[in-house]
Amino acid sequence: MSSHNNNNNYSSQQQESSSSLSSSEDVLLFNNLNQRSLSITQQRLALPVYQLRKHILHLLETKQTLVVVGHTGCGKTTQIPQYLYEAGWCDGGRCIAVTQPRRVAATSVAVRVAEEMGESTVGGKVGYTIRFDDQTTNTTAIKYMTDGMLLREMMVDPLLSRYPVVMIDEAHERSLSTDLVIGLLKKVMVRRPDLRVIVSSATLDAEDFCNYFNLNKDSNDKTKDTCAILSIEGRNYPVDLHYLEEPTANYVDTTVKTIVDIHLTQTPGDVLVFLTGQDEIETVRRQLIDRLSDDPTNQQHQYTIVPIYSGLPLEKQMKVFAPPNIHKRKIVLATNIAETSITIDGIVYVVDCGFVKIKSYSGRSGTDSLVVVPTSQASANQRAGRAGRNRSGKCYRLYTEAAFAKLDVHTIPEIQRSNLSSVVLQLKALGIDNILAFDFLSPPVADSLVRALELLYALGAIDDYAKLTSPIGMTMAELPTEPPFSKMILSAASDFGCSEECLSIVAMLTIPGIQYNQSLVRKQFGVKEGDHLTLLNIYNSYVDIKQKDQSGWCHDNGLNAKAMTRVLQGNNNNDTKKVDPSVLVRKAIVSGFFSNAARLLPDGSYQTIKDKRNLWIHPTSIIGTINSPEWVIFHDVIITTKEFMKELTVIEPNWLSEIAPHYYSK
DNA sequence: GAGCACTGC
Repeated sequence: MSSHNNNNNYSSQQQESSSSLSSSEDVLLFNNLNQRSLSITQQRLALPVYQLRKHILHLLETKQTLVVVGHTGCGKTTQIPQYLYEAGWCDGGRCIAVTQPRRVAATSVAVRVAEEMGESTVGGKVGYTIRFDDQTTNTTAIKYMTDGMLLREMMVDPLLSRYPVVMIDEAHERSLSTDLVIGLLKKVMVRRPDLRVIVSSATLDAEDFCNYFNLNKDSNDKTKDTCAILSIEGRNYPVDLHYLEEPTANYVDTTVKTIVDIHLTQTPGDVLVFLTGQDEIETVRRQLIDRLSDDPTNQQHQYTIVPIYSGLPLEKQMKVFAPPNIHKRKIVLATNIAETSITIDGIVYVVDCGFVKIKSYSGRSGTDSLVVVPTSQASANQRAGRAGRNRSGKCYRLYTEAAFAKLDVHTIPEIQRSNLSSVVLQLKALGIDNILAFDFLSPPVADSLVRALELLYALGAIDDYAKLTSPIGMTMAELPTEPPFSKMILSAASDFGCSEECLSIVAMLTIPGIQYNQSLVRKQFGVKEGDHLTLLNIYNSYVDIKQKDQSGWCHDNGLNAKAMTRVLQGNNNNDTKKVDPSVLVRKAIVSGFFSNAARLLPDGSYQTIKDKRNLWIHPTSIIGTINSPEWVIFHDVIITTKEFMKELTVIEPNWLSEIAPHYYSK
């Protein structure tokens, strides 16, 4: 059976451990084709994109923007930059920038392309730049980078003068920073007619991108268009779509039934199931084990269930990459991580529950929360496509065909469902004064822009004329943290002399999954001032432990050792001076988070001071188990069964009028 | 007494 001849996949993925979690279609293509025996040149010539090489180069002579539509594995990410290089676009020490939404993709593609170009290492002719890791030199001609990194470069060099060409890869994902880069590039192109922009996107978006970048608005003469679309055939096999006849009232049950059915009636081939979250995955896993072991035929049908979601430790995530086995069906239960971030080989059957959990921002309350919503058509098609990578496959959509037709065509871009204070701050730092008039590809609702401006004003980052302040606003824009965090760090340094402590707290709040045993951690480290100082207590205790003992110490204290290592990496703070941080640190927190102040009500809930929202203490907070303070500052709100405040710190009410008098009048 | 999709500087 041809679909199972790819046992070499695993070994090649092991060799390139970083690429096994990569979304880079092109890198994975080489693994899939099992063409290691072919020379690199032969491999390059065999790629679908090669047929369009001359066409691409010709279009770039006449058009300023090129939208490239290419499915999984057509070779666009690795090949197009090389064609440009070979055609002389990098002559004279110039460099092509290629952006990726994720770090692993940027690094693994760079490694692959360096190899194709005969380089012994990455960082010469081909390099990459991601946060904390810049592998480029002044001879680098092709540079892969995260789009966030390109944004940072634009703050230093707004016209991107060293790049003749910028390629935005995976633009259809519409991440926050991709959208920002796109909006800024459109402005740059007016000032730099020589700049060429290549946008790689999915079919559904291509027209939108093209209309956006096309500067020929007045003439119907198509030859005057400044943007062209180019489609590259994919390497995907056909996928049979199966819909439900009738809608289901409980898609979790239907998911289980469908998987059992596939397992007992369909030919060998692995199954990939899309669910919305960790809990759902666990539920389905348990029910599946019950159902499948009840079945007397299961002796002939060996199976293994592998969950994957980002919260899972990396070693467990790696289990989905075990090579396909004809005698043992792999059933992968996944969140959206399998739709964009990782690609699993050997999938023949996809089960799509039809829902997704996404971030949603309420402009009115200014908080974001996670909600389960129906997927978009684009997302459903992406999921289905995962069944056709190695051979033809089947996709079971757990909704009716009529329901599919009614789904949104696209997922709402992140910029339209996010808190925009960081975005606005960055645009201000790039000299964009009138944010409301900025030509976004998908403009956010004006309300959330105004809300972001208000917060930045309250934090002192912009002045009465909405101009970036100096030095506060300028410095905040340079810090890679959310504006309230940035302000807290700045005040800690300038007013309260506790920057080490505050940096440690920010680092602890930024790394997810630090505590695996909540109650143990609380017992060991909890302090009455609240969660922020508890986190500081954990951090300081961790630093005091000798390095060789840290791992065991973490385990004994309910902490995730790997997560703690990452805290240290991001926090170059070797100073172990011991000041009593109790009041100073809490005041610094207030200077960033004063808008998140709340007061105790008689029923045990809290009310925010400014907009009178009713909130509850989240049960994971140290506050509430120790006492019920009258005044608190919270870091975050999570909306589940109630609206909960997470990460709380006890404050004195007069600190509010002392630190944020412009925001609170007594 | 609840439970966090996914990224990035």
